[in-house]
Amino acid sequence: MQVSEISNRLNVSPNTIRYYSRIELVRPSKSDNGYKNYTEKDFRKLRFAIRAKALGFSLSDIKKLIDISDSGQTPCPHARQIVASNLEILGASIRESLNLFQRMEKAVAVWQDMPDKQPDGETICSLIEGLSEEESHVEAS
Amino acid sequence: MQVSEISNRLNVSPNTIRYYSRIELVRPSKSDNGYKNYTEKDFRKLRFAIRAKALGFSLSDIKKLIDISDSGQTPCPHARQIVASNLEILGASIRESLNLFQRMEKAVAVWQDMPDKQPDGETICSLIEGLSEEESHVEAS
DNA sequence: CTTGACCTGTGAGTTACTCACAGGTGTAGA
DNA sequence: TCTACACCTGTGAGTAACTCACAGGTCAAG
Repeated sequence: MQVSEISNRLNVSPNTIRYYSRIELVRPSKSDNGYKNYTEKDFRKLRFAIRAKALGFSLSDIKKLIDISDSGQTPCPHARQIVASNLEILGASIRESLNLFQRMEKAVAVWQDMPDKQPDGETICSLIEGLSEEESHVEAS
Repeated sequence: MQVSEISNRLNVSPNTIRYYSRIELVRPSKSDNGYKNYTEKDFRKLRFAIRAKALGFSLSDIKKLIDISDSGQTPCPHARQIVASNLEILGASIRESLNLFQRMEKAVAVWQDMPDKQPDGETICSLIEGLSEEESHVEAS
């Protein structure tokens, strides 16, 4: 198989498959014209990669999982750890994003009745800098 | 002022200030030894950048805002547009993240009672690939 | 044998920094 | 005056996971 057949079967872009090959998630052999030649085993690894990605695994984690499996061991305990750890990280990042979302919503609301002031040499955008004025003594996160 | 004084006043790392100078958010002059020399005006721009970043503006948006202001116009209408557009994008990304979070939570729960199977040449990690089996006919987003 | 659609690999670009590093500065002591 | 030494500096490169541009190869129709 070559790139496009794999990408069709997995419903991802050919460039994604090329990229996964570039980082050596799989190491297809090359035919005479230099095109990559994927085996069924390569296909299974790539399918695994796409599925793991849908669970939030990074490509470097996925690579490690494949390496463990290639060495004959079970990668499952490692997979459990990664998901558990990623759950915490993702949770924190969602909370941060929600905070940002609220700040942005509040800005839109507050700005509703504010004029678009011309720059005066002191201020670049009065809307943005007006927001920070009262809370400029708050700690940064 | 040089880098460290700015970074102290703004409570960010010196490397951040160096980076913002590198992308020419500000263009400090250089003293004889090659060190960057920031004016009070540069400081105001950098403070603005940090505040705008806290509202979700990208550095390229911030650069545009500064450019508009430098040309004597008010960047406020543009700022309103960007926040409104970013609100939608961020909302979508939060929804996606929440979906992922739920998939991950479900995986942890389902895996609770599953064994760590050894690789058998067909499967790399039975936990991960077991999840996709029943839903492999669902469209990808 | 030529046209043209389509496919290929590779280099470079993306965001917002962080890190490593070689070298410069400035101050305290000898 | 010289020398340590802590600290500061700019710059090059690295990060994640692709995407895009591009020059060239392949294959079927005519």
